[in-house]
Amino acid sequence: MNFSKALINWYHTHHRDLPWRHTTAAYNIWLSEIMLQQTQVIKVLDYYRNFLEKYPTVHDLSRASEDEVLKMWQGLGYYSRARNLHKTAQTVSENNGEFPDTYKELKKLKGIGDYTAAAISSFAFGEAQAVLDGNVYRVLARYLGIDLPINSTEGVKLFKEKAKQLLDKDRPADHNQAIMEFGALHCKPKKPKCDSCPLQIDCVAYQQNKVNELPVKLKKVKVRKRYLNYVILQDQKEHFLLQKRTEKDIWQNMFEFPLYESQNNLNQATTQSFNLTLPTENLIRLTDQPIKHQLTHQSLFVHFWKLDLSESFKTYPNLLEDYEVVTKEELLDYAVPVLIANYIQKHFFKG
DNA sequence: TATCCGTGGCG
DNA sequence: TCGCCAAGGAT
Repeated sequence: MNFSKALINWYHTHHRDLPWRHTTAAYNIWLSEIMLQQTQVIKVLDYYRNFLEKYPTVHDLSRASEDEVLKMWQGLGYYSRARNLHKTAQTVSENNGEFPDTYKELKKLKGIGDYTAAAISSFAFGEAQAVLDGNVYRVLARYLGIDLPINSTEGVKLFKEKAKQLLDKDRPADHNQAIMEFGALHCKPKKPKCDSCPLQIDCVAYQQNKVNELPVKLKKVKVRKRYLNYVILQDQKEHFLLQKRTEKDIWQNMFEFPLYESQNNLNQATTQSFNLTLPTENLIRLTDQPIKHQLTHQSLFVHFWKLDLSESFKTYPNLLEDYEVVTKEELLDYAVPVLIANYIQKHFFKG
């Protein structure tokens, strides 16, 4: 039995029942694929349901504000996906709500690259395009015994060729679903189920006892350390300040408390050192040890501070230009990084 | 093209 | 504790 037939047979018996597998609507497929990028299936389920409930059509999504979409996306990570999702919804909405129906045209949309264009074009429109994601790299590397790094230029080129060659052009959607599901559930990164593998006889890695050495991936992630100080400012009317991160940096367009970034861990500080033109006394550090928050390329060490003012923020008009003034309850309406959402819960709502 | 962009689970 | 990985894309 050939590669694709074996995978599709396996898929018929073992596949998970996932909501986006019950539709061929391009909007639903697109939404699920954007969410699934670099994210585990289990994490996506709730977000997918919530988005479809709130935005049943691409027009609904296009009419939402970016702030609201980011709030809906909060916790899912890689927030550029949400910004691009919103942008593309507007593009498609202007095109009578119709997604392009070819790989080539789909790729022109924001947030849709090689993988997602292949996924949508095959799942929604039946185009014979082979997907190439982390699962496919792993399955092909093992099955074909390819030890070229999957994240090298040469490797990508070779894997693209192999994926295209092995694609069942009569059943591209089934083939693509099958090979990805097989990688996710059977040919897993760790402890793959080689003993019960339908591809065992032809699998080069298995026959040469190299399963645990493939795929090869070059690793060169250098992690930068950053030290963040968030100041929770409260005025006499129990209002708080938030600011929007507009720079091209982590968490772009999301909200946070007034931030002072330092070169190392701060044990004490003044409002002046935080560039706040406010009374300098009563600045209290809330966190004993810095909270460590790990990103792919950054290690964040975060302290939270607090300063209670005896006046209203209106006493300091210059503040009002740079910040949003919100109540405790309104803090929950803003899209914030998980780190801050967690601290808001802990500090304001659970003690 | 190498680097950057989140978060959480797992061994 | 820590590195790896998860349905990648933009720049």
